[in-house]
Amino acid sequence: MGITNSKLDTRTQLLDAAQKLVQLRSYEGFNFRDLAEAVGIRKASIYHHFPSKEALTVIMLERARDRFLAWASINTTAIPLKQLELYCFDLYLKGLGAGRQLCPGGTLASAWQHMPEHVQAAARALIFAQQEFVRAAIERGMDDGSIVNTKEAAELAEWLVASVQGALVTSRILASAAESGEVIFTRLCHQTLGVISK
Amino acid sequence: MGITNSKLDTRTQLLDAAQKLVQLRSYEGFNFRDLAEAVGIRKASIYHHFPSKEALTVIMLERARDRFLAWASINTTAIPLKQLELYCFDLYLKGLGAGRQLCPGGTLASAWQHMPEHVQAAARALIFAQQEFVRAAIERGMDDGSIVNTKEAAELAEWLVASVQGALVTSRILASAAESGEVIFTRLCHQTLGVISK
DNA sequence: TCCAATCTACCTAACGGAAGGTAGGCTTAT
DNA sequence: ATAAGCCTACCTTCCGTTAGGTAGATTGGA
Repeated sequence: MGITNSKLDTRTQLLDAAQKLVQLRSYEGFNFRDLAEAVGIRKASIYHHFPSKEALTVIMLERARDRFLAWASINTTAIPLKQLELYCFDLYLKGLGAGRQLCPGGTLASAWQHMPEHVQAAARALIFAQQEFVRAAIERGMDDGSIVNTKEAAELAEWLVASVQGALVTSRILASAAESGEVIFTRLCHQTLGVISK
Repeated sequence: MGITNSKLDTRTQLLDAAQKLVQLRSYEGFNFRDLAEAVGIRKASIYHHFPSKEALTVIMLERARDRFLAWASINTTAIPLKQLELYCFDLYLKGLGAGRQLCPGGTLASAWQHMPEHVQAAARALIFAQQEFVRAAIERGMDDGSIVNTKEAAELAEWLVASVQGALVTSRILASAAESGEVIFTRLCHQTLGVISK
Protein backbone atom coordinates (compact mmCIF):
# COMPACT_ATOMS: atom_id res chain seq x y z
CA MET A 1 0.00 0.00 0.00
CA GLY A 2 3.06 2.24 0.34
CA ILE A 3 4.44 4.40 -2.43
CA THR A 4 6.11 1.91 -4.75
CA ASN A 5 7.77 3.48 -7.75
CA SER A 6 10.39 1.48 -9.56
CA LYS A 7 11.48 2.95 -12.87
CA LEU A 8 8.54 1.02 -14.30
CA ASP A 9 6.33 -0.66 -11.74
CA THR A 10 6.30 -4.43 -12.18
CA ARG A 11 2.64 -4.47 -11.23
CA THR A 12 1.84 -1.97 -13.98
CA GLN A 13 3.95 -3.92 -16.43
CA LEU A 14 1.96 -7.04 -15.56
CA LEU A 15 -1.34 -5.25 -16.12
CA ASP A 16 -0.11 -3.82 -19.42
CA ALA A 17 1.10 -7.17 -20.67
CA ALA A 18 -2.02 -8.96 -19.45
CA GLN A 19 -4.26 -6.52 -21.26
CA LYS A 20 -2.33 -6.93 -24.48
CA LEU A 21 -2.46 -10.72 -24.19
CA VAL A 22 -6.19 -10.73 -23.43
CA GLN A 23 -6.83 -8.49 -26.41
CA LEU A 24 -4.82 -10.85 -28.59
CA ARG A 25 -5.97 -14.24 -27.22
CA SER A 26 -8.85 -13.72 -24.78
CA TYR A 27 -9.02 -15.02 -21.22
CA GLU A 28 -8.51 -18.75 -21.70
CA GLY A 29 -5.93 -18.14 -24.39
CA PHE A 30 -3.48 -16.20 -22.24
CA ASN A 31 -1.44 -17.88 -19.52
CA PHE A 32 0.91 -16.96 -16.69
CA ARG A 33 3.95 -18.42 -18.39
CA ASP A 34 3.71 -16.02 -21.31
CA LEU A 35 2.71 -13.18 -19.03
CA ALA A 36 5.73 -13.72 -16.77
CA GLU A 37 8.01 -14.00 -19.77
CA ALA A 38 6.68 -10.74 -21.21
CA VAL A 39 7.51 -8.90 -18.00
CA GLY A 40 10.76 -10.71 -17.27
CA ILE A 41 9.94 -12.42 -13.98
CA ARG A 42 9.06 -15.99 -13.03
CA LYS A 43 5.54 -17.36 -13.23
CA ALA A 44 5.12 -17.75 -9.47
CA SER A 45 6.20 -14.17 -8.81
CA ILE A 46 2.99 -12.90 -10.34
CA TYR A 47 1.28 -14.07 -7.17
CA HIS A 48 3.21 -11.51 -5.20
CA HIS A 49 1.25 -8.82 -7.05
CA PHE A 50 -2.09 -10.51 -7.71
CA PRO A 51 -3.84 -13.31 -5.81
CA SER A 52 -5.18 -15.05 -8.92
CA LYS A 53 -5.67 -14.89 -12.67
CA GLU A 54 -9.25 -13.89 -12.10
CA ALA A 55 -8.31 -10.98 -9.79
CA LEU A 56 -5.62 -9.78 -12.18
CA THR A 57 -8.10 -9.78 -15.04
CA VAL A 58 -10.73 -7.92 -13.05
CA ILE A 59 -8.25 -5.22 -12.03
CA MET A 60 -7.01 -4.94 -15.61
CA LEU A 61 -10.58 -4.48 -16.88
CA GLU A 62 -11.42 -1.92 -14.21
CA ARG A 63 -8.28 -0.03 -15.14
CA ALA A 64 -9.32 -0.12 -18.79
CA ARG A 65 -12.68 1.34 -17.85
CA ASP A 66 -11.07 4.04 -15.70
CA ARG A 67 -8.77 4.93 -18.55
CA PHE A 68 -11.67 5.12 -20.95
CA LEU A 69 -13.62 7.38 -18.60
CA ALA A 70 -10.55 9.60 -18.24
CA TRP A 71 -10.15 9.70 -22.00
CA ALA A 72 -13.85 10.49 -22.38
CA SER A 73 -13.79 13.31 -19.82
CA ILE A 74 -11.01 15.06 -21.76
CA ASN A 75 -13.11 15.05 -24.90
CA THR A 76 -16.37 16.30 -23.44
CA THR A 77 -15.85 19.75 -24.85
CA ALA A 78 -15.37 18.57 -28.43
CA ILE A 79 -18.09 18.77 -31.05
CA PRO A 80 -20.34 15.68 -30.75
CA LEU A 81 -19.53 14.30 -34.18
CA LYS A 82 -15.85 14.80 -33.48
CA GLN A 83 -16.30 12.87 -30.24
CA LEU A 84 -17.77 9.91 -32.08
CA GLU A 85 -15.07 10.05 -34.68
CA LEU A 86 -12.45 10.06 -31.95
CA TYR A 87 -14.13 7.10 -30.28
CA CYS A 88 -14.08 5.05 -33.46
CA PHE A 89 -10.67 6.04 -34.78
CA ASP A 90 -8.53 7.24 -31.95
CA LEU A 91 -9.50 4.43 -29.66
CA TYR A 92 -10.31 1.50 -31.85
CA LEU A 93 -8.51 1.93 -35.10
CA LYS A 94 -5.28 3.38 -33.81
CA GLY A 95 -5.23 1.78 -30.39
CA LEU A 96 -6.68 -1.62 -31.15
CA GLY A 97 -7.04 -2.17 -34.84
CA ALA A 98 -3.35 -1.59 -35.41
CA GLY A 99 -2.26 -4.85 -33.82
CA ARG A 100 -5.56 -6.52 -34.64
CA GLN A 101 -6.39 -6.38 -30.98
CA LEU A 102 -9.98 -6.76 -29.87
CA CYS A 103 -11.62 -4.77 -27.10
CA PRO A 104 -10.48 -6.28 -23.78
CA GLY A 105 -14.12 -6.48 -22.73
CA GLY A 106 -15.65 -7.61 -26.00
CA THR A 107 -13.20 -10.45 -26.53
CA LEU A 108 -14.46 -12.15 -23.38
CA ALA A 109 -17.90 -12.69 -24.91
CA SER A 110 -16.74 -15.77 -26.81
CA ALA A 111 -16.37 -17.90 -23.67
CA TRP A 112 -18.80 -15.90 -21.58
CA GLN A 113 -20.15 -19.00 -19.82
CA HIS A 114 -16.70 -19.78 -18.45
CA MET A 115 -15.96 -16.28 -17.20
CA PRO A 116 -15.97 -15.81 -13.41
CA GLU A 117 -18.78 -13.59 -12.21
CA HIS A 118 -16.51 -10.67 -11.32
CA VAL A 119 -14.82 -10.78 -14.70
CA GLN A 120 -18.21 -10.65 -16.37
CA ALA A 121 -19.19 -7.65 -14.28
CA ALA A 122 -15.98 -5.78 -15.07
CA ALA A 123 -16.29 -6.47 -18.80
CA ARG A 124 -19.91 -5.40 -18.75
CA ALA A 125 -18.95 -2.15 -17.02
CA LEU A 126 -16.35 -1.44 -19.68
CA ILE A 127 -18.76 -1.94 -22.57
CA PHE A 128 -21.49 -0.05 -20.75
CA ALA A 129 -19.20 2.94 -20.24
CA GLN A 130 -18.59 3.05 -23.97
CA GLN A 131 -22.30 2.92 -24.73
CA GLU A 132 -22.93 5.72 -22.27
CA PHE A 133 -20.24 7.91 -23.79
CA VAL A 134 -21.56 7.35 -27.29
CA ARG A 135 -25.15 7.88 -26.18
CA ALA A 136 -24.30 11.18 -24.51
CA ALA A 137 -22.41 12.37 -27.59
CA ILE A 138 -25.27 11.47 -29.92
CA GLU A 139 -27.75 13.16 -27.60
CA ARG A 140 -25.71 16.36 -27.58
CA GLY A 141 -25.45 16.16 -31.34
CA MET A 142 -29.20 15.86 -31.62
CA ASP A 143 -29.67 18.82 -29.31
CA ASP A 144 -27.42 21.13 -31.30
CA GLY A 145 -28.79 19.87 -34.60
CA SER A 146 -25.57 18.36 -35.91
CA ILE A 147 -27.09 14.87 -35.82
CA VAL A 148 -30.52 14.25 -37.31
CA ASN A 149 -32.13 10.88 -36.74
CA THR A 150 -35.56 9.64 -35.77
CA LYS A 151 -34.16 6.84 -33.60
CA GLU A 152 -33.44 7.37 -29.94
CA ALA A 153 -29.87 8.15 -28.96
CA ALA A 154 -29.64 5.08 -26.72
CA GLU A 155 -30.58 2.75 -29.57
CA LEU A 156 -28.12 4.35 -31.94
CA ALA A 157 -25.41 4.06 -29.29
CA GLU A 158 -26.06 0.34 -28.80
CA TRP A 159 -25.88 -0.07 -32.52
CA LEU A 160 -22.67 1.91 -33.03
CA VAL A 161 -20.81 0.16 -30.19
CA ALA A 162 -21.92 -3.21 -31.52
CA SER A 163 -20.77 -2.29 -35.02
CA VAL A 164 -17.35 -1.31 -33.75
CA GLN A 165 -16.97 -4.55 -31.80
CA GLY A 166 -18.10 -6.53 -34.82
CA ALA A 167 -15.78 -4.66 -37.16
CA LEU A 168 -12.84 -5.69 -35.02
CA VAL A 169 -14.01 -9.31 -35.19
CA THR A 170 -14.56 -9.49 -38.93
CA SER A 171 -11.46 -7.46 -39.79
CA ARG A 172 -9.37 -9.95 -37.84
CA ILE A 173 -10.98 -12.95 -39.53
CA LEU A 174 -10.84 -11.57 -43.03
CA ALA A 175 -7.34 -10.21 -42.53
CA SER A 176 -5.56 -12.24 -45.17
CA ALA A 177 -8.29 -11.61 -47.69
CA ALA A 178 -7.81 -9.16 -50.53
CA GLU A 179 -7.62 -5.97 -48.52
CA SER A 180 -6.13 -5.15 -45.15
CA GLY A 181 -8.30 -5.15 -42.06
CA GLU A 182 -7.45 -1.55 -41.36
CA VAL A 183 -8.89 -0.40 -44.62
CA ILE A 184 -12.10 -2.30 -43.98
CA PHE A 185 -12.26 -0.90 -40.48
CA THR A 186 -11.74 2.67 -41.61
CA ARG A 187 -14.50 2.42 -44.14
CA LEU A 188 -16.87 0.78 -41.69
CA CYS A 189 -16.39 3.54 -39.15
CA HIS A 190 -16.77 6.24 -41.74
CA GLN A 191 -19.97 4.68 -42.97
CA THR A 192 -21.34 4.20 -39.50
CA LEU A 193 -20.71 7.81 -38.62
CA GLY A 194 -21.88 8.98 -41.99
CA VAL A 195 -25.14 7.15 -41.75
CA ILE A 196 -25.79 8.30 -38.22
CA SER A 197 -25.13 11.92 -38.99
CA LYS A 198 -26.90 11.82 -42.32
CA MET B 1 -17.48 -43.35 -46.37
CA GLY B 2 -20.26 -45.90 -46.85
CA ILE B 3 -23.90 -45.17 -46.19
CA THR B 4 -24.10 -45.07 -42.43
CA ASN B 5 -27.53 -44.26 -41.10
CA SER B 6 -28.34 -45.06 -37.53
CA LYS B 7 -31.58 -43.56 -36.28
CA LEU B 8 -29.44 -40.49 -35.65
CA ASP B 9 -25.88 -40.71 -36.92
CA THR B 10 -23.35 -40.46 -34.09
CA ARG B 11 -21.06 -38.52 -36.36
CA THR B 12 -23.80 -35.99 -37.05
CA GLN B 13 -24.65 -35.81 -33.38
CA LEU B 14 -21.01 -35.05 -32.66
CA LEU B 15 -20.93 -32.27 -35.22
CA ASP B 16 -24.18 -30.83 -33.89
CA ALA B 17 -23.00 -30.90 -30.31
CA ALA B 18 -19.58 -29.53 -31.23
CA GLN B 19 -21.11 -26.62 -33.10
CA LYS B 20 -23.35 -25.77 -30.19
CA LEU B 21 -20.43 -25.92 -27.76
CA VAL B 22 -18.22 -23.78 -29.99
CA GLN B 23 -20.98 -21.22 -30.31
CA LEU B 24 -21.35 -21.16 -26.54
CA ARG B 25 -17.69 -21.33 -25.46
CA SER B 26 -15.43 -20.95 -28.51
CA TYR B 27 -12.67 -23.33 -29.55
CA GLU B 28 -10.45 -23.40 -26.46
CA GLY B 29 -13.49 -23.38 -24.20
CA PHE B 30 -15.01 -26.61 -25.46
CA ASN B 31 -13.48 -30.01 -24.74
CA PHE B 32 -13.90 -33.64 -25.72
CA ARG B 33 -15.16 -34.73 -22.31
CA ASP B 34 -18.19 -32.44 -22.51
CA LEU B 35 -18.66 -33.27 -26.18
CA ALA B 36 -18.68 -37.01 -25.49
CA GLU B 37 -21.06 -36.55 -22.59
CA ALA B 38 -23.44 -34.54 -24.74
CA VAL B 39 -23.63 -37.33 -27.32
CA GLY B 40 -23.58 -40.20 -24.81
CA ILE B 41 -20.34 -41.94 -25.77
CA ARG B 42 -16.87 -42.02 -24.23
CA LYS B 43 -14.22 -39.45 -24.97
CA ALA B 44 -11.90 -41.82 -26.83
CA SER B 45 -14.71 -42.93 -29.12
CA ILE B 46 -14.78 -39.53 -30.75
CA TYR B 47 -11.48 -40.49 -32.40
CA HIS B 48 -13.27 -43.23 -34.27
CA HIS B 49 -15.16 -40.52 -36.16
CA PHE B 50 -12.63 -37.66 -36.27
CA PRO B 51 -8.83 -37.78 -36.13
CA SER B 52 -8.44 -34.65 -34.00
CA LYS B 53 -10.17 -31.70 -32.42
CA GLU B 54 -8.84 -29.52 -35.21
CA ALA B 55 -10.24 -31.76 -37.95
CA LEU B 56 -13.60 -32.03 -36.22
CA THR B 57 -13.82 -28.26 -35.96
CA VAL B 58 -12.85 -27.73 -39.60
CA ILE B 59 -15.51 -30.18 -40.78
CA MET B 60 -18.08 -28.58 -38.49
CA LEU B 61 -17.28 -25.14 -39.91
CA GLU B 62 -17.40 -26.37 -43.50
CA ARG B 63 -20.76 -27.96 -42.79
CA ALA B 64 -21.98 -24.67 -41.33
CA ARG B 65 -20.90 -22.91 -44.51
CA ASP B 66 -22.57 -25.53 -46.69
CA ARG B 67 -25.76 -25.20 -44.69
CA PHE B 68 -25.66 -21.44 -45.02
CA LEU B 69 -25.17 -21.67 -48.78
CA ALA B 70 -28.09 -24.11 -49.00
CA TRP B 71 -30.22 -21.77 -46.92
CA ALA B 72 -29.16 -18.86 -49.10
CA SER B 73 -29.97 -20.66 -52.36
CA ILE B 74 -33.52 -21.28 -51.19
CA ASN B 75 -34.04 -17.59 -50.60
CA THR B 76 -32.62 -16.26 -53.86
CA THR B 77 -36.08 -15.63 -55.27
CA ALA B 78 -37.21 -13.50 -52.36
CA ILE B 79 -37.33 -9.73 -52.47
CA PRO B 80 -33.85 -8.34 -51.60
CA LEU B 81 -34.97 -6.55 -48.47
CA LYS B 82 -36.76 -9.66 -47.34
CA GLN B 83 -33.56 -11.62 -47.90
CA LEU B 84 -31.63 -9.31 -45.63
CA GLU B 85 -34.35 -9.43 -43.03
CA LEU B 86 -34.27 -13.22 -43.16
CA TYR B 87 -30.50 -13.19 -42.79
CA CYS B 88 -30.65 -11.04 -39.68
CA PHE B 89 -33.66 -12.56 -38.00
CA ASP B 90 -34.16 -16.07 -39.25
CA LEU B 91 -30.52 -16.96 -38.94
CA TYR B 92 -29.15 -14.85 -36.16
CA LEU B 93 -31.98 -13.86 -33.91
CA LYS B 94 -33.93 -17.10 -33.98
CA GLY B 95 -31.09 -19.52 -34.59
CA LEU B 96 -28.32 -17.96 -32.56
CA GLY B 97 -29.58 -15.13 -30.44
CA ALA B 98 -32.09 -17.37 -28.72
CA GLY B 99 -29.52 -19.30 -26.71
CA ARG B 100 -27.10 -16.38 -26.79
CA GLN B 101 -24.96 -18.35 -29.19
CA LEU B 102 -22.38 -16.54 -31.27
CA CYS B 103 -21.63 -17.28 -34.91
CA PRO B 104 -19.45 -20.44 -35.02
CA GLY B 105 -17.02 -18.55 -37.22
CA GLY B 106 -17.08 -15.19 -35.50
CA THR B 107 -16.51 -16.60 -32.04
CA LEU B 108 -13.09 -17.90 -33.11
CA ALA B 109 -11.79 -14.37 -33.63
CA SER B 110 -11.08 -13.91 -29.93
CA ALA B 111 -8.17 -16.39 -29.90
CA TRP B 112 -7.39 -16.09 -33.58
CA GLN B 113 -3.62 -16.37 -33.01
CA HIS B 114 -4.09 -19.81 -31.47
CA MET B 115 -6.33 -21.19 -34.19
CA PRO B 116 -4.80 -23.81 -36.49
CA GLU B 117 -4.44 -22.60 -40.06
CA HIS B 118 -7.19 -24.82 -41.44
CA VAL B 119 -9.62 -23.69 -38.75
CA GLN B 120 -8.87 -20.09 -39.65
CA ALA B 121 -9.50 -20.81 -43.31
CA ALA B 122 -12.82 -22.54 -42.62
CA ALA B 123 -14.01 -19.74 -40.36
CA ARG B 124 -12.97 -17.17 -42.93
CA ALA B 125 -14.91 -19.02 -45.61
CA LEU B 126 -18.03 -19.03 -43.43
CA ILE B 127 -17.90 -15.29 -42.77
CA PHE B 128 -17.04 -14.59 -46.38
CA ALA B 129 -20.04 -16.58 -47.60
CA GLN B 130 -22.28 -14.41 -45.45
CA GLN B 131 -20.73 -11.22 -46.80
CA GLU B 132 -21.23 -12.46 -50.33
CA PHE B 133 -24.88 -13.32 -49.75
CA VAL B 134 -25.55 -9.94 -48.19
CA ARG B 135 -23.64 -8.12 -50.91
CA ALA B 136 -25.59 -9.87 -53.66
CA ALA B 137 -28.88 -9.08 -51.96
CA ILE B 138 -28.01 -5.41 -51.53
CA GLU B 139 -26.86 -5.24 -55.14
CA ARG B 140 -30.13 -6.70 -56.38
CA GLY B 141 -31.98 -4.27 -54.15
CA MET B 142 -30.06 -1.38 -55.66
CA ASP B 143 -30.83 -2.64 -59.17
CA ASP B 144 -34.57 -2.86 -58.63
CA GLY B 145 -34.61 0.42 -56.72
CA SER B 146 -35.79 -0.98 -53.39
CA ILE B 147 -32.49 0.02 -51.76
CA VAL B 148 -31.10 3.51 -52.25
CA ASN B 149 -27.61 4.25 -51.00
CA THR B 150 -24.55 6.03 -52.32
CA LYS B 151 -22.15 3.48 -50.80
CA GLU B 152 -21.07 0.43 -52.70
CA ALA B 153 -22.89 -2.82 -52.00
CA ALA B 154 -19.68 -4.56 -50.92
CA GLU B 155 -18.96 -1.94 -48.27
CA LEU B 156 -22.49 -2.03 -46.95
CA ALA B 157 -22.30 -5.81 -46.78
CA GLU B 158 -19.08 -5.74 -44.77
CA TRP B 159 -20.70 -3.27 -42.47
CA LEU B 160 -23.93 -5.19 -41.98
CA VAL B 161 -22.19 -8.51 -41.30
CA ALA B 162 -19.88 -6.81 -38.82
CA SER B 163 -22.84 -5.19 -37.08
CA VAL B 164 -24.59 -8.51 -36.73
CA GLN B 165 -21.48 -10.16 -35.28
CA GLY B 166 -21.02 -7.27 -32.90
CA ALA B 167 -24.65 -7.27 -31.85
CA LEU B 168 -24.29 -10.90 -30.78
CA VAL B 169 -21.21 -9.96 -28.75
CA THR B 170 -22.68 -6.97 -26.95
CA SER B 171 -26.07 -8.57 -26.39
CA ARG B 172 -24.35 -11.44 -24.61
CA ILE B 173 -22.24 -9.16 -22.46
CA LEU B 174 -25.03 -6.78 -21.54
CA ALA B 175 -27.50 -9.62 -21.01
CA SER B 176 -28.28 -9.02 -17.39
CA ALA B 177 -28.67 -5.30 -17.95
CA ALA B 178 -32.07 -3.67 -17.91
CA GLU B 179 -33.42 -5.21 -21.09
CA SER B 180 -33.07 -8.62 -22.64
CA GLY B 181 -30.48 -9.22 -25.31
CA GLU B 182 -33.13 -10.31 -27.75
CA VAL B 183 -34.85 -6.98 -27.56
CA ILE B 184 -31.58 -5.17 -28.13
CA PHE B 185 -30.77 -7.44 -31.02
CA THR B 186 -34.12 -7.04 -32.68
CA ARG B 187 -33.88 -3.29 -32.56
CA LEU B 188 -30.33 -3.29 -33.84
CA CYS B 189 -31.25 -5.39 -36.86
CA HIS B 190 -34.28 -3.28 -37.59
CA GLN B 191 -32.19 -0.14 -37.48
CA THR B 192 -29.47 -1.60 -39.61
CA LEU B 193 -31.92 -2.64 -42.27
CA GLY B 194 -33.85 0.58 -41.92
CA VAL B 195 -30.82 2.71 -42.36
CA ILE B 196 -29.53 0.75 -45.30
CA SER B 197 -32.82 0.80 -47.16
CA LYS B 198 -33.56 4.40 -46.26
C1' DT C 1 24.74 3.90 16.11
C1' DC C 2 24.08 -0.70 15.64
C1' DC C 3 21.54 -4.76 15.48
C1' DA C 4 17.44 -7.34 15.04
C1' DA C 5 12.96 -7.73 13.15
C1' DT C 6 10.30 -7.05 9.28
C1' DC C 7 8.99 -6.17 4.62
C1' DT C 8 9.47 -6.30 -0.49
C1' DA C 9 10.25 -8.63 -4.50
C1' DC C 10 11.66 -12.11 -6.29
C1' DC C 11 13.15 -17.21 -6.78
C1' DT C 12 13.02 -22.83 -7.31
C1' DA C 13 10.31 -26.78 -7.03
C1' DA C 14 6.47 -29.15 -7.13
C1' DC C 15 1.39 -30.41 -7.02
C1' DG C 16 -3.18 -31.56 -8.84
C1' DG C 17 -6.25 -31.37 -12.26
C1' DA C 18 -7.67 -31.02 -16.91
C1' DA C 19 -6.72 -31.33 -21.60
C1' DG C 20 -5.85 -33.72 -26.26
C1' DG C 21 -4.50 -37.90 -27.75
C1' DT C 22 -3.04 -43.23 -28.06
C1' DA C 23 -3.04 -48.43 -27.51
C1' DG C 24 -5.43 -52.20 -27.51
C1' DG C 25 -9.42 -55.03 -26.49
C1' DC C 26 -14.60 -56.20 -26.50
C1' DT C 27 -19.15 -56.48 -28.90
C1' DT C 28 -22.42 -56.73 -32.40
C1' DA C 29 -24.37 -56.84 -37.05
C1' DT C 30 -23.48 -58.46 -41.55
C1' DA D 1 -14.65 -63.69 -39.86
C1' DT D 2 -14.52 -59.21 -40.52
C1' DA D 3 -14.91 -54.65 -39.41
C1' DA D 4 -17.49 -50.75 -37.61
C1' DG D 5 -18.39 -48.75 -33.22
C1' DC D 6 -17.40 -48.23 -28.75
C1' DC D 7 -14.97 -49.30 -24.58
C1' DT D 8 -11.14 -49.07 -20.51
C1' DA D 9 -6.83 -47.51 -19.27
C1' DC D 10 -3.17 -44.74 -19.81
C1' DC D 11 0.20 -41.10 -21.51
C1' DT D 12 2.01 -36.43 -21.97
C1' DT D 13 1.64 -31.74 -21.74
C1' DC D 14 0.04 -27.61 -19.98
C1' DC D 15 -1.94 -24.64 -16.61
C1' DG D 16 -3.14 -22.22 -12.27
C1' DT D 17 -1.65 -22.41 -7.90
C1' DT D 18 1.02 -23.38 -3.55
C1' DA D 19 5.02 -24.07 -0.49
C1' DG D 20 8.94 -22.52 1.10
C1' DG D 21 13.10 -20.02 0.71
C1' DT D 22 16.55 -15.95 -0.29
C1' DA D 23 18.71 -11.40 -0.91
C1' DG D 24 18.33 -6.74 -0.06
C1' DA D 25 16.10 -2.63 1.62
C1' DT D 26 13.59 -0.46 5.56
C1' DT D 27 12.44 0.36 10.14
C1' DG D 28 12.54 0.73 15.14
C1' DG D 29 14.35 0.11 19.76
C1' DA D 30 18.43 0.01 23.07
